[in-house]
Amino acid sequence: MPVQKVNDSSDLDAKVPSHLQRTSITSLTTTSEPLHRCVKARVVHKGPVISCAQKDGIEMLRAEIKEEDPLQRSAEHASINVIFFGTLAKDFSQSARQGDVVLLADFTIKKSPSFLRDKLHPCQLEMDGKDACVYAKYTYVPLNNLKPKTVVNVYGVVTFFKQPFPSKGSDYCSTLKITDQTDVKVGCNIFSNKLEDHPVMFRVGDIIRLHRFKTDFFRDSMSLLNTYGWSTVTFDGTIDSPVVPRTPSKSFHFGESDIRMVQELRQWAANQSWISNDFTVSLSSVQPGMYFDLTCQLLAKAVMDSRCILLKVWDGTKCHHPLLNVAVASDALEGESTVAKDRMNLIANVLVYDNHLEVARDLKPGTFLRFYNLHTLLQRAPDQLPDQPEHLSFHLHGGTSYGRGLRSLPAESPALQSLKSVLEKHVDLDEYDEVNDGTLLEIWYTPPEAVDAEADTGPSYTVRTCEHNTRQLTLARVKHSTPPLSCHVRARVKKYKPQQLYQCLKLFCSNCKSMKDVPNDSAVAKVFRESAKDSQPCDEQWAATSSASSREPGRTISMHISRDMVGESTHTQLIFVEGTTLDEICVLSQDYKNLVPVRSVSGRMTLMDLTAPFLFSGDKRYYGCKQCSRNTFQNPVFSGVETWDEQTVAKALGVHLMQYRLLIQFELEDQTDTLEALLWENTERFFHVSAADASGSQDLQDKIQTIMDTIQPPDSSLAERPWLDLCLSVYTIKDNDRNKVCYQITNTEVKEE
DNA sequence: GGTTAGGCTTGG
Repeated sequence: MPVQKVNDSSDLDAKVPSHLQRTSITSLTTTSEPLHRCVKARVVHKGPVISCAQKDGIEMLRAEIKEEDPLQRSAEHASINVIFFGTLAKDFSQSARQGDVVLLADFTIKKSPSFLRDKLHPCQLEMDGKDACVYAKYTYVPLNNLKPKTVVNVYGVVTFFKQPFPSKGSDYCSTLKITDQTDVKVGCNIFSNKLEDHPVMFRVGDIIRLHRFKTDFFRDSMSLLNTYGWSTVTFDGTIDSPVVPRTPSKSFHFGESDIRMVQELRQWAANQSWISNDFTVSLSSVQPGMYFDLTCQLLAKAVMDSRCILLKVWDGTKCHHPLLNVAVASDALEGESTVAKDRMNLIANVLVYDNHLEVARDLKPGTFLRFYNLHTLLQRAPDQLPDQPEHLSFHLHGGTSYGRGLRSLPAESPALQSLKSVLEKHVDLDEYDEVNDGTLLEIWYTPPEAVDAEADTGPSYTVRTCEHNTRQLTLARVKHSTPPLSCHVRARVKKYKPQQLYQCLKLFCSNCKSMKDVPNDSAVAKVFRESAKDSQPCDEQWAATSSASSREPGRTISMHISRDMVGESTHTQLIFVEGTTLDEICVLSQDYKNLVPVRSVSGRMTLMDLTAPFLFSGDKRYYGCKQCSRNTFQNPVFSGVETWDEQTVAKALGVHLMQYRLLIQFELEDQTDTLEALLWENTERFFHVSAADASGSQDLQDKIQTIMDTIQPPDSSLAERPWLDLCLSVYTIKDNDRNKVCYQITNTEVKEE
């Protein structure tokens, strides 16, 4: 049996098997009953291991021990020689030191051959590996007292460590540096092919006990390397926290003296400057470009590729920088949905690379963990505009420099207790999506520029053109906001109205704000037919007239022109047309730039009912507002106009021109809500199409249709629809004396290919 | 009966 180690003198006593009888050294004689006796003594001398030539080269070691019982210590023959044989000799040499208290059992008692010389004791004890056993109390060597090439036990406070990493050989390697009250720092390497045998290190300041480590010189200072029968135990370094051993090994010695050692080291370390360095970096205190350790909880994870894994974590505090979200398909995500917490800037998206995947892969959502040497960077999302704030990304780079790594922490770890209490305050967040509680959001929402939707980083089919730098909000948040407000959203189009796109073309009066649909051809044709009934051509002094018979009997088509304009190009002339059908004026308008349909009322030229266009100009038709047009046609003023267009014609005729507008109502959708938003003031910029041009161009109407088919492909699933980055204006209108909140898309354009 | 590492940053 090898030398067995215990930590306390009291443990030594407890080790004495019941069949052994404790004997004092002074009472030992050659005639003593040798079996089942034991002595407890202190090592006063330990000789080297020598090879005994007389006994087939067996190894042996001589030691002198002295009675430990205080009443017997000063008596005669209180010291005695002990000879250890074989493996016990080597074992004792390595594990026992001068000054150690040992318990020897089942020895044999022989006459001492040296008694006449040393006067020590008439007997000597012989210990061989077959029967005898030694229990030795561990002693710990202060770090300033290490001798090279010895096997020692030490205690120390950890000033640096790396989590176990694969060495170039066959083992994992843990590397650490420790110090103690002597202020000497000692490096230490631990090799073992079993990860579970490595010390459980949580953070700098932890206390570690090393048993059976071999000392050696390396670069002018002492270093430690685990050797046969080695073990480690670690403890939290926090003063006054319970001294709970963290050990990977199943059996280990731990007693009162360990508690004392740990407490003394804690006390000493608390006054050292190196111990206090930022232990407590939380998301709320993270700055860009930092390297720091983060204690947090894993909520969800996703494998990005063979060299990168995404860990979505939180610590219950809110970052003051907008956090970069990493787009992941929901089916690739393991763990809970973090949509609500992402929105509230509570989630750090940590990208874990390369060698750290081995640890990260096995982490289960819900686990508490700690990152070492986590790196923060400001980063621009792929489609982010220059005027938006950059977002904070988290990288656990490959390699182990600076202790870079990560590990899970047991939920009962003292370092986690404050974190857990913070997290518990957030339990109601999980129900946020159901209750849509705006108050809760108000409380947690502070970073003005922050908060991103889940798919923040993907491409957008649109681009915002606004100069302002307002915050991006979720639709749920927009709905809870108080108008007036400008904001940015990222959404998809669930539906839109009108489905018949030609119906989105509207006539709008800027004066009375009335809006009406563009009359259809049959309504217009009817006005023409009725106007042509009075076939008597009108006769105005200011006009030159030419007339022709129509195909229909009794109907005359007349064209009038201001006498001032006679001889001008037909493309610059303003021509008044009387007696035509709608079809006929359409044919004429291909040759004449500006045609104003008129009718005759008792020989006087009069505008048609304003249901019909008051001006045909090429393919375009212009309408006047029935309510706002003053009929000044009786005395038209044509002078002072260089070129005739819809504006100058309208002014000359006293017509209030109605504007073409495009109006579409979108039903927007993101992860949080849906919202109906109008595309109205901004439509022309949105589509890069003029409404007036679109009114007369099938090509342009097709262009709008194509864009809409991209935004919301017919019969498409949500995922097939592109994300739109939109600038949104939130405002109120009076609707039957009640305030109604409206949402309008502004400052947004479809990206040009 | 003993290689490996023996701290020292940043690419994604």
